[in-house]
Amino acid sequence: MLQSIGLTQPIPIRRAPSRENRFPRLVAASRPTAACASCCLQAVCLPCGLGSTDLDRFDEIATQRRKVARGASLYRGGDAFDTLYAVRSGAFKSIGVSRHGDQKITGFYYPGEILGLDAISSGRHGYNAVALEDSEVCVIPFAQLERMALTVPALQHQLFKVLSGDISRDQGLMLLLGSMTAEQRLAAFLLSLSRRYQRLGFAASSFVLRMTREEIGNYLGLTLETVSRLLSRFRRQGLIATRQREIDLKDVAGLMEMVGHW
Amino acid sequence: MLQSIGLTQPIPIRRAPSRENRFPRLVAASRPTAACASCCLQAVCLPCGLGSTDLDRFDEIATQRRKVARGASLYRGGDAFDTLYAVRSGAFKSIGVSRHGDQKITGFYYPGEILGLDAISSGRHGYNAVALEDSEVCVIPFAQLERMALTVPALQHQLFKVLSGDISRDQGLMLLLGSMTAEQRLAAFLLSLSRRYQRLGFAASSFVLRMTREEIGNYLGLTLETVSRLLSRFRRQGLIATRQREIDLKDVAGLMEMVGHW
DNA sequence: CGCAATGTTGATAACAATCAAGCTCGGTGG
DNA sequence: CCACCGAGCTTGATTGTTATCAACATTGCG
Repeated sequence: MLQSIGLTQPIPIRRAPSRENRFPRLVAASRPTAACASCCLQAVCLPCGLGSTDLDRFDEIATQRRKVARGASLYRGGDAFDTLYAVRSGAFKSIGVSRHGDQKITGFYYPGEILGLDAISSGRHGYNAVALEDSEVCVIPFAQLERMALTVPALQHQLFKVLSGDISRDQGLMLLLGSMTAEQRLAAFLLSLSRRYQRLGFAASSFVLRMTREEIGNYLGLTLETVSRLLSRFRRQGLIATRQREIDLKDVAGLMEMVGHW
Repeated sequence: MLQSIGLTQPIPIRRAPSRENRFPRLVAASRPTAACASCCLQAVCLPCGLGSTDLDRFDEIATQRRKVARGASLYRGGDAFDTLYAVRSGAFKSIGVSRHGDQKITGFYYPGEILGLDAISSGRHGYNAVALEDSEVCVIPFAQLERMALTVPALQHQLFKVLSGDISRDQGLMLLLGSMTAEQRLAAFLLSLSRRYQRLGFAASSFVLRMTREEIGNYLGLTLETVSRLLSRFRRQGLIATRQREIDLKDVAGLMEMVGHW
Protein backbone atom coordinates (compact mmCIF):
# COMPACT_ATOMS: atom_id res chain seq x y z
CA MET A 1 0.00 0.00 0.00
CA LEU A 2 0.98 3.55 -0.50
CA GLN A 3 2.05 4.95 2.77
CA SER A 4 2.95 8.05 4.68
CA ILE A 5 6.67 8.68 4.82
CA GLY A 6 9.21 11.12 6.03
CA LEU A 7 7.46 11.53 9.34
CA THR A 8 8.83 10.59 12.70
CA GLN A 9 5.56 11.19 14.44
CA PRO A 10 1.97 11.01 13.33
CA ILE A 11 1.43 14.38 11.73
CA PRO A 12 -1.37 13.95 9.21
CA ILE A 13 0.02 14.15 5.72
CA ARG A 14 -3.04 15.38 3.91
CA ARG A 15 -3.04 19.05 3.24
CA ALA A 16 -3.16 21.25 6.26
CA PRO A 17 -6.39 23.22 6.68
CA SER A 18 -4.97 26.44 5.29
CA ARG A 19 -1.89 27.75 3.60
CA GLU A 20 0.36 28.83 6.34
CA ASN A 21 1.15 29.30 10.02
CA ARG A 22 -1.26 26.78 11.38
CA PHE A 23 -0.48 23.53 13.11
CA PRO A 24 -2.83 20.69 13.75
CA ARG A 25 -3.59 20.52 17.43
CA LEU A 26 -1.77 17.32 18.09
CA VAL A 27 1.66 18.87 17.61
CA ALA A 28 0.87 22.19 19.22
CA ALA A 29 1.80 21.04 22.72
CA SER A 30 5.19 22.22 23.95
CA ARG A 31 7.91 19.73 23.48
CA PRO A 32 10.80 18.46 25.58
CA THR A 33 14.37 19.04 24.49
CA ALA A 34 15.64 17.07 21.53
CA ALA A 35 17.42 13.91 22.49
CA CYS A 36 19.43 12.29 19.74
CA ALA A 37 20.02 9.33 22.00
CA SER A 38 16.39 8.39 21.68
CA CYS A 39 15.74 9.70 18.17
CA CYS A 40 14.81 7.23 15.50
CA LEU A 41 16.92 9.15 12.98
CA GLN A 42 20.09 8.40 14.92
CA ALA A 43 21.46 6.15 12.20
CA VAL A 44 21.11 8.69 9.41
CA CYS A 45 21.42 12.12 11.03
CA LEU A 46 24.42 14.34 11.63
CA PRO A 47 25.65 12.82 14.92
CA CYS A 48 25.52 9.28 13.52
CA GLY A 49 29.22 8.58 13.94
CA LEU A 50 29.31 9.36 17.66
CA GLY A 51 29.62 7.04 20.64
CA SER A 52 27.10 7.29 23.45
CA THR A 53 29.11 9.65 25.66
CA ASP A 54 29.78 11.99 22.74
CA LEU A 55 26.16 11.73 21.77
CA ASP A 56 25.20 12.99 25.23
CA ARG A 57 27.51 15.96 24.81
CA PHE A 58 26.01 16.62 21.41
CA ASP A 59 22.57 16.59 22.97
CA GLU A 60 23.67 19.45 25.21
CA ILE A 61 24.32 21.55 22.12
CA ALA A 62 21.26 20.61 20.11
CA THR A 63 18.75 21.14 22.87
CA GLN A 64 16.27 23.15 20.95
CA ARG A 65 13.64 22.17 18.44
CA ARG A 66 11.64 24.41 16.19
CA LYS A 67 8.38 23.84 14.40
CA VAL A 68 7.79 25.26 10.98
CA ALA A 69 4.30 25.30 9.53
CA ARG A 70 3.62 24.30 5.95
CA GLY A 71 4.61 27.12 3.65
CA ALA A 72 6.52 29.02 6.34
CA SER A 73 10.22 29.82 6.15
CA LEU A 74 12.84 28.36 8.46
CA TYR A 75 15.22 31.07 7.28
CA ARG A 76 15.42 33.43 4.35
CA GLY A 77 18.12 34.44 1.92
CA GLY A 78 20.10 37.26 3.46
CA ASP A 79 19.54 36.14 7.05
CA ALA A 80 22.65 35.93 9.18
CA PHE A 81 23.87 32.37 9.64
CA ASP A 82 24.13 31.13 13.23
CA THR A 83 22.83 27.63 13.23
CA LEU A 84 22.44 24.52 11.21
CA TYR A 85 19.14 22.70 11.22
CA ALA A 86 18.54 18.97 11.11
CA VAL A 87 15.16 18.01 9.71
CA ARG A 88 13.38 15.97 12.33
CA SER A 89 10.03 15.52 10.66
CA GLY A 90 8.36 16.81 7.55
CA ALA A 91 10.19 18.13 4.52
CA PHE A 92 11.69 21.35 3.21
CA LYS A 93 12.62 22.99 -0.04
CA SER A 94 15.47 25.38 -0.52
CA ILE A 95 14.70 28.17 -2.97
CA GLY A 96 16.66 30.98 -4.52
CA VAL A 97 14.76 34.10 -5.49
CA SER A 98 16.00 36.43 -8.19
CA ARG A 99 15.46 40.15 -8.19
CA HIS A 100 12.75 39.62 -10.80
CA GLY A 101 10.88 37.34 -8.44
CA ASP A 102 11.74 34.16 -10.34
CA GLN A 103 12.15 31.26 -7.97
CA LYS A 104 14.39 28.27 -8.34
CA ILE A 105 14.38 25.26 -6.05
CA THR A 106 17.89 24.06 -5.32
CA GLY A 107 17.07 21.12 -3.11
CA PHE A 108 14.58 19.11 -1.10
CA TYR A 109 15.37 18.11 2.45
CA TYR A 110 14.05 15.09 4.29
CA PRO A 111 14.38 13.89 7.88
CA GLY A 112 17.99 13.42 8.92
CA GLU A 113 19.25 15.90 6.35
CA ILE A 114 20.98 19.14 7.27
CA LEU A 115 19.88 22.61 6.22
CA GLY A 116 22.15 25.63 6.12
CA LEU A 117 25.49 24.07 5.18
CA ASP A 118 25.97 26.40 2.24
CA ALA A 119 25.83 29.43 4.51
CA ILE A 120 28.94 28.59 6.56
CA SER A 121 31.29 30.11 4.03
CA SER A 122 29.67 33.50 3.77
CA GLY A 123 28.02 33.70 7.19
CA ARG A 124 24.76 34.53 5.50
CA HIS A 125 22.02 32.37 4.06
CA GLY A 126 21.77 32.47 0.29
CA TYR A 127 18.42 30.73 0.01
CA ASN A 128 15.02 30.47 1.63
CA ALA A 129 14.20 27.24 3.42
CA VAL A 130 10.45 26.63 3.21
CA ALA A 131 8.53 23.78 4.82
CA LEU A 132 6.59 21.62 2.35
CA GLU A 133 4.38 20.43 5.20
CA ASP A 134 4.18 21.05 8.92
CA SER A 135 7.67 20.15 10.01
CA GLU A 136 10.09 20.16 12.88
CA VAL A 137 13.83 20.76 12.99
CA CYS A 138 16.57 20.40 15.58
CA VAL A 139 18.50 23.61 16.08
CA ILE A 140 22.28 23.19 16.05
CA PRO A 141 24.20 26.34 16.98
CA PHE A 142 27.19 26.30 14.68
CA ALA A 143 29.73 28.03 16.92
CA GLN A 144 29.14 25.46 19.65
CA LEU A 145 29.22 22.65 17.14
CA GLU A 146 32.57 23.83 15.84
CA ARG A 147 33.93 24.07 19.38
CA MET A 148 32.81 20.55 20.16
CA ALA A 149 34.27 19.28 16.90
CA LEU A 150 37.70 20.38 18.12
CA THR A 151 37.55 17.94 20.98
CA VAL A 152 35.64 15.10 19.34
CA PRO A 153 37.48 13.74 16.31
CA ALA A 154 34.52 11.60 15.30
CA LEU A 155 32.30 14.66 15.17
CA GLN A 156 34.76 16.67 13.15
CA HIS A 157 35.09 13.80 10.73
CA GLN A 158 31.35 13.41 10.48
CA LEU A 159 30.96 17.10 9.70
CA PHE A 160 33.51 16.87 6.93
CA LYS A 161 31.65 13.87 5.57
CA VAL A 162 28.29 15.59 5.66
CA LEU A 163 29.64 18.67 3.90
CA SER A 164 31.44 16.55 1.35
CA GLY A 165 28.34 14.44 0.81
CA ASP A 166 26.39 17.55 -0.05
CA ILE A 167 28.99 18.47 -2.64
CA SER A 168 28.69 15.03 -4.21
CA ARG A 169 24.94 15.27 -4.25
CA ASP A 170 24.99 18.68 -5.88
CA GLN A 171 27.43 17.50 -8.50
CA GLY A 172 25.15 14.60 -9.28
CA LEU A 173 22.36 17.06 -9.81
CA MET A 174 24.52 19.20 -12.04
CA LEU A 175 25.11 16.16 -14.15
CA LEU A 176 21.40 15.60 -14.30
CA LEU A 177 20.55 19.17 -15.21
CA GLY A 178 23.38 19.54 -17.64
CA SER A 179 23.22 16.38 -19.65
CA MET A 180 19.95 14.52 -19.26
CA THR A 181 16.68 14.69 -21.18
CA ALA A 182 13.45 15.55 -19.40
CA GLU A 183 12.60 11.87 -19.25
CA GLN A 184 15.91 10.93 -17.68
CA ARG A 185 15.69 13.72 -15.14
CA LEU A 186 12.30 12.68 -13.90
CA ALA A 187 13.30 9.02 -13.74
CA ALA A 188 16.43 9.97 -11.80
CA PHE A 189 14.36 12.11 -9.48
CA LEU A 190 11.96 9.30 -8.66
CA LEU A 191 14.84 6.91 -8.05
CA SER A 192 16.56 9.43 -5.80
CA LEU A 193 13.41 9.84 -3.71
CA SER A 194 13.10 6.09 -3.53
CA ARG A 195 16.63 5.76 -2.19
CA ARG A 196 16.07 8.45 0.41
CA TYR A 197 12.85 6.90 1.65
CA GLN A 198 14.57 3.55 1.87
CA ARG A 199 17.38 5.07 3.91
CA LEU A 200 14.77 6.27 6.36
CA GLY A 201 13.40 2.78 6.68
CA PHE A 202 10.36 3.24 4.48
CA ALA A 203 9.28 1.26 1.45
CA ALA A 204 11.50 2.10 -1.51
CA SER A 205 8.94 1.61 -4.24
CA SER A 206 5.88 3.22 -2.80
CA PHE A 207 5.71 6.75 -1.49
CA VAL A 208 3.85 10.02 -1.45
CA LEU A 209 5.34 13.07 -3.08
CA ARG A 210 5.72 15.98 -0.71
CA MET A 211 5.84 18.51 -3.52
CA THR A 212 3.68 19.67 -6.40
CA ARG A 213 4.35 18.96 -10.07
CA GLU A 214 5.37 22.56 -10.37
CA GLU A 215 7.97 22.21 -7.63
CA ILE A 216 9.34 19.05 -9.18
CA GLY A 217 9.57 20.76 -12.55
CA ASN A 218 11.22 23.82 -11.08
CA TYR A 219 13.79 21.66 -9.33
CA LEU A 220 14.52 19.61 -12.46
CA GLY A 221 14.60 22.55 -14.84
CA LEU A 222 11.31 21.54 -16.50
CA THR A 223 7.80 22.93 -16.67
CA LEU A 224 4.96 21.44 -14.67
CA GLU A 225 3.28 20.39 -17.92
CA THR A 226 6.30 18.37 -18.95
CA VAL A 227 6.42 16.67 -15.56
CA SER A 228 2.75 15.82 -15.76
CA ARG A 229 3.05 14.49 -19.30
CA LEU A 230 6.05 12.38 -18.39
CA LEU A 231 4.35 10.90 -15.36
CA SER A 232 1.43 9.97 -17.61
CA ARG A 233 3.82 8.42 -20.09
CA PHE A 234 5.62 6.45 -17.38
CA ARG A 235 2.22 5.23 -16.26
CA ARG A 236 1.25 4.16 -19.77
CA GLN A 237 4.60 2.38 -20.10
CA GLY A 238 3.93 0.48 -16.90
CA LEU A 239 6.95 1.96 -15.15
CA ILE A 240 4.95 3.49 -12.33
CA ALA A 241 1.46 3.75 -10.94
CA THR A 242 0.14 7.03 -9.63
CA ARG A 243 -2.82 8.29 -7.71
CA GLN A 244 -2.48 12.00 -7.14
CA ARG A 245 0.77 12.35 -5.29
CA GLU A 246 1.07 8.70 -4.45
CA ILE A 247 3.73 7.00 -6.51
CA ASP A 248 4.34 3.29 -6.98
CA LEU A 249 7.51 2.30 -8.74
CA LYS A 250 6.52 -0.74 -10.78
CA ASP A 251 9.70 -1.17 -12.76
CA VAL A 252 12.75 0.20 -11.00
CA ALA A 253 15.07 -1.54 -13.44
CA GLY A 254 13.28 0.15 -16.32
CA LEU A 255 13.69 3.55 -14.71
CA MET A 256 17.36 2.92 -14.09
CA GLU A 257 17.80 1.80 -17.68
CA MET A 258 16.21 5.06 -18.72
CA VAL A 259 18.63 7.15 -16.67
CA GLY A 260 21.40 5.32 -18.41
CA HIS A 261 24.02 4.39 -15.86
CA TRP A 262 25.45 7.70 -14.83
CA MET B 1 46.15 43.74 -23.46
CA LEU B 2 45.18 40.15 -23.33
CA GLN B 3 47.42 38.35 -20.94
CA SER B 4 48.47 35.07 -19.53
CA ILE B 5 46.63 34.15 -16.39
CA GLY B 6 46.20 31.41 -13.87
CA LEU B 7 49.91 30.76 -13.76
CA THR B 8 52.19 31.28 -10.83
CA GLN B 9 55.26 30.69 -12.89
CA PRO B 10 56.10 31.29 -16.52
CA ILE B 11 54.79 28.17 -18.20
CA PRO B 12 54.04 29.09 -21.79
CA ILE B 13 50.31 29.22 -22.33
CA ARG B 14 50.20 28.43 -26.03
CA ARG B 15 49.40 24.87 -26.84
CA ALA B 16 51.98 22.39 -25.71
CA PRO B 17 53.86 20.71 -28.55
CA SER B 18 51.82 17.54 -28.33
CA ARG B 19 48.76 16.16 -26.65
CA GLU B 20 50.00 14.64 -23.48
CA ASN B 21 52.76 13.71 -21.08
CA ARG B 22 55.22 16.31 -22.11
CA PHE B 23 56.51 19.22 -20.07
CA PRO B 24 58.38 22.21 -21.36
CA ARG B 25 61.95 22.02 -20.13
CA LEU B 26 61.70 24.96 -17.84
CA VAL B 27 59.49 23.19 -15.31
CA ALA B 28 61.13 19.79 -15.60
CA ALA B 29 63.74 20.57 -12.97
CA SER B 30 63.09 19.01 -9.57
CA ARG B 31 61.42 21.30 -7.15
CA PRO B 32 61.85 22.10 -3.48
CA THR B 33 59.10 21.37 -0.97
CA ALA B 34 56.00 23.49 -1.13
CA ALA B 35 56.10 26.47 1.21
CA CYS B 36 52.79 28.21 1.71
CA ALA B 37 54.62 30.90 3.65
CA SER B 38 56.25 32.09 0.44
CA CYS B 39 53.48 31.16 -2.00
CA CYS B 40 51.77 33.95 -3.89
CA LEU B 41 48.43 32.16 -3.54
CA GLN B 42 48.53 32.55 0.24
CA ALA B 43 45.63 34.94 0.29
CA VAL B 44 43.25 32.72 -1.66
CA CYS B 45 44.30 29.14 -0.93
CA LEU B 46 43.19 26.69 1.72
CA PRO B 47 45.48 27.82 4.57
CA CYS B 48 44.53 31.47 4.12
CA GLY B 49 43.06 31.90 7.59
CA LEU B 50 46.17 30.75 9.42
CA GLY B 51 48.70 32.74 11.40
CA SER B 52 52.38 32.36 10.65
CA THR B 53 53.13 29.69 13.25
CA ASP B 54 50.15 27.62 12.13
CA LEU B 55 51.17 28.17 8.54
CA ASP B 56 54.56 26.66 9.33
CA ARG B 57 52.87 23.61 10.80
CA PHE B 58 50.67 23.37 7.74
CA ASP B 59 53.76 23.45 5.57
CA GLU B 60 54.96 20.33 7.35
CA ILE B 61 51.88 18.50 6.15
CA ALA B 62 51.74 19.81 2.62
CA THR B 63 55.36 19.18 1.76
CA GLN B 64 54.84 17.51 -1.54
CA ARG B 65 54.09 18.87 -4.95
CA ARG B 66 53.06 17.02 -8.04
CA LYS B 67 53.24 17.97 -11.67
CA VAL B 68 50.50 16.92 -14.05
CA ALA B 69 51.03 17.24 -17.78
CA ARG B 70 48.36 18.63 -20.03
CA GLY B 71 45.72 15.98 -20.64
CA ALA B 72 46.95 13.71 -17.84
CA SER B 73 44.84 12.72 -14.83
CA LEU B 74 45.57 13.78 -11.28
CA TYR B 75 43.20 11.07 -10.10
CA ARG B 76 40.44 9.00 -11.64
CA GLY B 77 36.94 8.09 -10.64
CA GLY B 78 37.08 5.02 -8.42
CA ASP B 79 40.52 5.80 -7.00
CA ALA B 80 40.77 5.62 -3.23
CA PHE B 81 40.75 9.03 -1.59
CA ASP B 82 43.76 9.89 0.55
CA THR B 83 44.64 13.42 -0.22
CA LEU B 84 43.27 16.75 -1.26
CA TYR B 85 45.06 18.74 -3.90
CA ALA B 86 45.48 22.49 -4.09
CA VAL B 87 46.04 23.78 -7.59
CA ARG B 88 49.32 25.65 -7.60
CA SER B 89 49.61 26.48 -11.25
CA GLY B 90 47.71 25.62 -14.39
CA ALA B 91 44.11 24.50 -14.48
CA PHE B 92 42.03 21.33 -14.18
CA LYS B 93 38.68 19.99 -15.18
CA SER B 94 36.68 17.46 -13.20
CA ILE B 95 34.81 14.99 -15.39
CA GLY B 96 32.32 12.25 -14.75
CA VAL B 97 32.28 9.35 -17.18
CA SER B 98 29.18 7.24 -17.68
CA ARG B 99 29.27 3.58 -18.54
CA HIS B 100 28.42 4.51 -22.10
CA GLY B 101 31.51 6.67 -22.30
CA ASP B 102 29.63 9.97 -22.19
CA GLN B 103 31.63 12.57 -20.38
CA LYS B 104 30.35 15.45 -18.33
CA ILE B 105 32.49 18.20 -16.92
CA THR B 106 31.40 19.10 -13.39
CA GLY B 107 33.88 21.86 -12.70
CA PHE B 108 36.98 23.80 -13.62
CA TYR B 109 39.70 24.39 -11.05
CA TYR B 110 42.12 27.29 -10.96
CA PRO B 111 45.10 28.10 -8.74
CA GLY B 112 44.19 28.27 -5.07
CA GLU B 113 41.20 25.98 -5.53
CA ILE B 114 40.92 22.56 -3.93
CA LEU B 115 40.40 19.29 -5.76
CA GLY B 116 38.97 16.16 -4.16
CA LEU B 117 36.57 17.61 -1.59
CA ASP B 118 33.65 15.57 -2.90
CA ALA B 119 35.51 12.32 -2.19
CA ILE B 120 35.74 12.78 1.59
CA SER B 121 32.30 11.38 2.20
CA SER B 122 32.70 8.13 0.32
CA GLY B 123 36.46 7.70 0.61
CA ARG B 124 36.63 7.26 -3.14
CA HIS B 125 36.90 9.70 -6.00
CA GLY B 126 33.79 9.99 -8.11
CA TYR B 127 35.33 11.94 -10.95
CA ASN B 128 38.47 12.24 -13.04
CA ALA B 129 40.61 15.30 -12.53
CA VAL B 130 42.38 16.15 -15.78
CA ALA B 131 44.90 18.95 -16.34
CA LEU B 132 43.90 21.46 -19.02
CA GLU B 133 47.53 22.49 -19.36
CA ASP B 134 50.79 21.54 -17.74
CA SER B 135 50.01 22.10 -14.09
CA GLU B 136 51.24 21.65 -10.57
CA VAL B 137 49.39 20.82 -7.37
CA CYS B 138 50.24 20.75 -3.68
CA VAL B 139 49.51 17.40 -2.10
CA ILE B 140 47.59 17.60 1.19
CA PRO B 141 47.23 14.25 2.98
CA PHE B 142 43.73 14.34 4.40
CA ALA B 143 44.28 12.26 7.54
CA GLN B 144 47.07 14.57 8.68
CA LEU B 145 45.03 17.61 7.76
CA GLU B 146 42.15 16.37 9.87
CA ARG B 147 44.47 15.70 12.79
CA MET B 148 45.93 19.17 12.58
CA ALA B 149 42.45 20.70 12.31
CA LEU B 150 41.69 19.27 15.77
CA THR B 151 44.37 21.43 17.32
CA VAL B 152 44.09 24.52 15.14
CA PRO B 153 40.63 26.06 15.34
CA ALA B 154 41.38 28.46 12.51
CA LEU B 155 42.22 25.55 10.22
CA GLN B 156 39.12 23.62 11.12
CA HIS B 157 37.05 26.70 10.48
CA GLN B 158 38.75 27.32 7.18
CA LEU B 159 38.07 23.75 6.09
CA PHE B 160 34.40 24.13 6.91
CA LYS B 161 34.37 27.33 4.94
CA VAL B 162 36.04 25.81 1.91
CA LEU B 163 33.65 22.86 1.88
CA SER B 164 30.68 25.12 2.36
CA GLY B 165 31.91 27.43 -0.36
CA ASP B 166 31.99 24.54 -2.78
CA ILE B 167 28.38 23.74 -1.93
CA SER B 168 27.39 27.32 -2.64
CA ARG B 169 29.22 27.30 -5.89
CA ASP B 170 27.61 24.07 -7.01
CA GLN B 171 24.19 25.36 -6.11
CA GLY B 172 24.84 28.43 -8.17
CA LEU B 173 25.67 26.21 -11.08
CA MET B 174 22.52 24.18 -10.56
CA LEU B 175 20.58 27.38 -10.79
CA LEU B 176 22.38 28.17 -14.00
CA LEU B 177 21.82 24.77 -15.56
CA GLY B 178 18.27 24.47 -14.40
CA SER B 179 16.81 27.83 -15.19
CA MET B 180 18.89 29.84 -17.60
CA THR B 181 18.89 30.07 -21.38
CA ALA B 182 22.03 29.24 -23.35
CA GLU B 183 22.78 32.94 -23.61
CA GLN B 184 22.50 33.50 -19.88
CA ARG B 185 24.64 30.49 -19.10
CA LEU B 186 27.50 31.61 -21.27
CA ALA B 187 27.31 35.16 -19.94
CA ALA B 188 27.34 33.83 -16.38
CA PHE B 189 30.28 31.60 -17.22
CA LEU B 190 32.34 34.46 -18.58
CA LEU B 191 31.54 36.59 -15.56
CA SER B 192 32.47 33.78 -13.21
CA LEU B 193 35.84 33.35 -14.93
CA SER B 194 36.35 37.08 -14.70
CA ARG B 195 35.74 37.04 -10.98
CA ARG B 196 38.12 34.16 -10.45
CA TYR B 197 40.89 35.79 -12.41
CA GLN B 198 40.40 38.96 -10.48
CA ARG B 199 40.65 37.08 -7.21
CA LEU B 200 44.02 35.81 -8.36
CA GLY B 201 45.16 39.33 -9.00
CA PHE B 202 44.80 39.30 -12.78
CA ALA B 203 42.84 41.62 -15.00
CA ALA B 204 39.12 40.95 -14.66
CA SER B 205 38.10 41.87 -18.17
CA SER B 206 40.81 40.33 -20.26
CA PHE B 207 41.82 36.70 -20.12
CA VAL B 208 42.64 33.57 -22.04
CA LEU B 209 40.31 30.60 -21.90
CA ARG B 210 42.01 27.47 -20.71
CA MET B 211 39.38 25.21 -22.26
CA THR B 212 37.93 24.48 -25.69
CA ARG B 213 34.45 25.50 -26.85
CA GLU B 214 33.51 21.88 -26.52
CA GLU B 215 34.57 21.79 -22.87
CA ILE B 216 32.69 25.00 -22.13
CA GLY B 217 29.59 23.61 -23.80
CA ASN B 218 29.85 20.33 -21.97
CA TYR B 219 30.15 22.14 -18.67
CA LEU B 220 27.22 24.44 -19.40
CA GLY B 221 24.96 21.75 -20.83
CA LEU B 222 25.25 23.11 -24.37
CA THR B 223 26.83 22.00 -27.63
CA LEU B 224 30.06 23.46 -28.89
CA GLU B 225 28.18 24.95 -31.85
CA THR B 226 25.86 26.86 -29.55
CA VAL B 227 28.80 28.20 -27.57
CA SER B 228 30.53 29.30 -30.73
CA ARG B 229 27.42 30.97 -32.10
CA LEU B 230 26.81 32.79 -28.86
CA LEU B 231 30.36 34.04 -28.63
CA SER B 232 29.94 35.39 -32.16
CA ARG B 233 26.69 37.03 -31.18
CA PHE B 234 28.23 38.58 -28.07
CA ARG B 235 30.97 39.91 -30.31
CA ARG B 236 28.49 41.39 -32.79
CA GLN B 237 26.62 42.97 -29.89
CA GLY B 238 29.81 44.58 -28.66
CA LEU B 239 29.71 42.74 -25.34
CA ILE B 240 33.06 41.05 -25.83
CA ALA B 241 36.00 40.90 -28.16
CA THR B 242 37.64 37.57 -28.97
CA ARG B 243 40.73 36.34 -30.70
CA GLN B 244 40.84 32.57 -30.53
CA ARG B 245 40.77 31.84 -26.85
CA GLU B 246 41.52 35.36 -25.78
CA ILE B 247 38.50 37.09 -24.34
CA ASP B 248 37.99 40.77 -23.65
CA LEU B 249 34.92 41.72 -21.71
CA LYS B 250 33.83 44.98 -23.26
CA ASP B 251 30.53 45.43 -21.46
CA VAL B 252 30.42 43.69 -18.11
CA ALA B 253 27.24 45.50 -17.14
CA GLY B 254 25.57 44.25 -20.29
CA LEU B 255 26.57 40.68 -19.51
CA MET B 256 25.27 41.00 -15.98
CA GLU B 257 22.03 42.43 -17.28
CA MET B 258 21.77 39.40 -19.52
CA VAL B 259 22.21 36.97 -16.65
CA GLY B 260 19.37 38.77 -14.94
CA HIS B 261 20.36 39.30 -11.33
CA TRP B 262 20.27 35.78 -9.96
C1' DC C 1 -22.36 24.50 -4.41
C1' DG C 2 -18.78 27.02 -6.06
C1' DC C 3 -14.15 28.53 -5.78
C1' DA C 4 -9.16 27.99 -5.81
C1' DA C 5 -5.34 25.15 -6.26
C1' DT C 6 -3.51 21.44 -8.61
C1' DG C 7 -3.12 18.39 -12.35
C1' DT C 8 -3.99 16.64 -17.29
C1' DT C 9 -3.96 17.01 -22.11
C1' DG C 10 -3.70 19.29 -26.71
C1' DA C 11 -1.90 22.72 -30.26
C1' DT C 12 1.68 25.61 -31.46
C1' DA C 13 6.13 27.93 -31.15
C1' DA C 14 10.87 28.64 -29.83
C1' DC C 15 15.27 27.38 -28.57
C1' DA C 16 18.99 24.60 -28.94
C1' DA C 17 20.63 20.05 -30.94
C1' DT C 18 22.04 17.76 -34.89
C1' DC C 19 23.93 17.31 -39.36
C1' DA C 20 26.91 19.33 -42.60
C1' DA C 21 30.27 22.24 -44.88
C1' DG C 22 34.05 25.08 -44.74
C1' DC C 23 37.50 28.04 -42.31
C1' DT C 24 41.83 29.15 -39.40
C1' DC C 25 45.87 28.28 -37.26
C1' DG C 26 49.81 25.48 -35.86
C1' DG C 27 52.56 21.76 -36.56
C1' DT C 28 54.76 18.46 -39.56
C1' DG C 29 56.92 16.42 -43.31
C1' DG C 30 58.34 16.50 -48.09
C1' DC D 1 59.94 26.86 -47.68
C1' DC D 2 55.74 25.33 -48.87
C1' DA D 3 51.91 22.23 -48.82
C1' DC D 4 49.35 19.36 -46.30
C1' DC D 5 46.97 17.82 -42.23
C1' DG D 6 44.16 17.91 -38.21
C1' DA D 7 42.21 20.02 -34.19
C1' DG D 8 39.45 23.49 -33.06
C1' DC D 9 36.24 26.81 -34.48
C1' DT D 10 32.53 29.15 -37.31
C1' DT D 11 28.39 29.29 -39.80
C1' DG D 12 24.22 27.46 -42.22
C1' DA D 13 20.06 24.30 -42.80
C1' DT D 14 17.05 21.32 -40.60
C1' DT D 15 15.04 18.69 -36.88
C1' DG D 16 13.35 17.69 -32.38
C1' DT D 17 12.54 18.39 -27.61
C1' DT D 18 10.49 21.06 -24.47
C1' DA D 19 8.25 25.57 -23.39
C1' DT D 20 4.30 28.21 -23.94
C1' DC D 21 -0.47 29.06 -24.42
C1' DA D 22 -4.91 27.28 -23.68
C1' DA D 23 -8.77 24.51 -22.24
C1' DC D 24 -10.58 21.49 -19.17
C1' DA D 25 -10.69 17.93 -15.18
C1' DT D 26 -10.19 16.89 -10.37
C1' DT D 27 -9.81 17.64 -5.57
C1' DG D 28 -10.51 19.76 -1.25
C1' DC D 29 -12.36 23.41 1.29
C1' DG D 30 -15.24 27.34 2.66
